[in-house]
Amino acid sequence: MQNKAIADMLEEIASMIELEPGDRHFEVRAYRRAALSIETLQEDVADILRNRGMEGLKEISGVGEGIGAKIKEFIETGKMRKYDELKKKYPVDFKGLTKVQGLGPKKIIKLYRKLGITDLESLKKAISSHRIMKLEGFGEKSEAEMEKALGFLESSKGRLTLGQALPEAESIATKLRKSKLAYRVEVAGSLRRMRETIGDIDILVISSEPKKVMEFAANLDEVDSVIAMGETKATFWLTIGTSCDIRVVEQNSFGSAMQYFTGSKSHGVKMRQIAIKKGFSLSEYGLFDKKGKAIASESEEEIYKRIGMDYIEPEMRENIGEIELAIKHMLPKLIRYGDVVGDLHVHTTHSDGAEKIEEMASYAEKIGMKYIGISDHSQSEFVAHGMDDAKFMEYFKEIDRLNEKLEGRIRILKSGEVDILKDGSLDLSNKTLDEMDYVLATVHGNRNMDRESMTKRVITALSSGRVGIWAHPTGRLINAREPLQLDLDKIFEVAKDNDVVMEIDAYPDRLDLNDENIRKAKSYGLKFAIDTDAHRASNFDFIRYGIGTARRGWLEKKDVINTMNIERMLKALKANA
DNA sequence: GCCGTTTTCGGCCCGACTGTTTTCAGTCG
Repeated sequence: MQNKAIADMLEEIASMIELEPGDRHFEVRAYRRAALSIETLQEDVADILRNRGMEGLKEISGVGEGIGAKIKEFIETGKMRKYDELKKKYPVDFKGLTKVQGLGPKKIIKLYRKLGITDLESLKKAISSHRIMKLEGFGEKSEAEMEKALGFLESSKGRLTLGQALPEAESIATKLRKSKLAYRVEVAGSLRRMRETIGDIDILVISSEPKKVMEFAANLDEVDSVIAMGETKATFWLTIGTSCDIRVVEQNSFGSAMQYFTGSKSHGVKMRQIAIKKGFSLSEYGLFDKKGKAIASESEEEIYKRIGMDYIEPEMRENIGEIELAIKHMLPKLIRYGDVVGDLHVHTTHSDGAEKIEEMASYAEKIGMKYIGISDHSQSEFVAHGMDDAKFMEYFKEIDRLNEKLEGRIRILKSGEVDILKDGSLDLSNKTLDEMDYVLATVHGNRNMDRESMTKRVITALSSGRVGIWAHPTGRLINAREPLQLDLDKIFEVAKDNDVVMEIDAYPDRLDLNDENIRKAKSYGLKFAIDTDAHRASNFDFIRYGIGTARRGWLEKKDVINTMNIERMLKALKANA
């Protein structure tokens, strides 16, 4: 997929045009807009070009005749002349340097012309020899800020996962609430949209004492240093290695502020454009008419309504078609956070889990689960103490005994996380598989097969008639391991024919299937199970990350089998039921 | 350069914060 590369090039072209003589900032904005569209596009641009040609490209918002031709040129020849020409003139690594907080194209080019700085490496040298503070337009403070920003860049290993950032944000929000300085404190931004990784933490505060709120926040344990601090807006660097924006607004603009600070950027831009067309203007302070009179500002619901559409849930706000559906009153009714009543992927001390079956079951019961499927590893996963057929039989007996003891307060189901071997066969005997209430199957070993062989391997397994759920389908680990090479379209078709349920593994490093693949799978008519893959009782809390991801995938309650009671759920899991 | 229930020409989202060129440009979200 070349989308990211193309988006990066368009973004760099924008930066370079900004440096050209004359006021071309609308042209710059056009390139930026196109870059943003392509970066967040769900479909491969090359596929669009192949299937629908130039017309297809022009359907991408922000892409017209000119940018479309440049994208086509790049896909067909691997080159973009406009980019190369500009790059000759401005031989600077904008992509790297703009990552330094406070550096934009104008400053970057000044640093290049005066000091020959072309990349992060040469910037670092200039800073350490104190050449920047002597430049006109820069000063001691700018140089110090740049040094700090460079340090942040090196210490942050890219984006944090949702599972790392959300608890941190909640901890800060809780402390702010307890401070009694605020009427209301809410987490906004990409965390509220439940994106799988986040670039920073956004917290919105309603208070009549903004100054005190900022001072209080600056002294929290989580805060490493202050990047910027004004009356209503501050940015802190946190010890976990990301920044945190805190904004203080008044009660009467809470809704518009939440709408604004939740994003996504591209969703917000589209909303503002629609507002303008209707003769309004929308900002974080409210929706206003031409005379500047406030139409709506206290609640998000009111703002969406007054602009002429249904309320859009935060997880859907990515400008990938949700606004159009909201106008037509055709939004899906998303699954809710309390809708899951069972967990079908749970580990115990029988393989690599930390707690016994009984302990996991009793915790699950406590948090309101009606059933859990115990799914310890099969023999090939010897590092995870996977079990052979004989051991599985023992463990089934234990489950029978426990179910009797629990007297139906919670039902424990028999399953196993069974390896899909290299040839597509399953890692246990049919006799053992038949004893299970359902089979959870997945690829673990031999991950480096090519796309065709890996696809065949999975299809062989899923068409065996024995697989109930395909667990963490792509096998990716966020920030750590690439997904398996798979032709998901082909596999989803086979899965549909065989009634195989797709898993959404809620383990925060996995979130697999991801939002985009969930939408694709749903288009094939597939059903889903949202599971925690819990290895200890506290991991059951991960379920919200899975539900958030499902909501990002536009799933409704009826798409997810473990929202159903046990009889209906097992029926939906036809294999082995 | 893009785009059209005001337009095929003439508009294009907008407010906060910072450092420094002391009145605002550059950057950010």
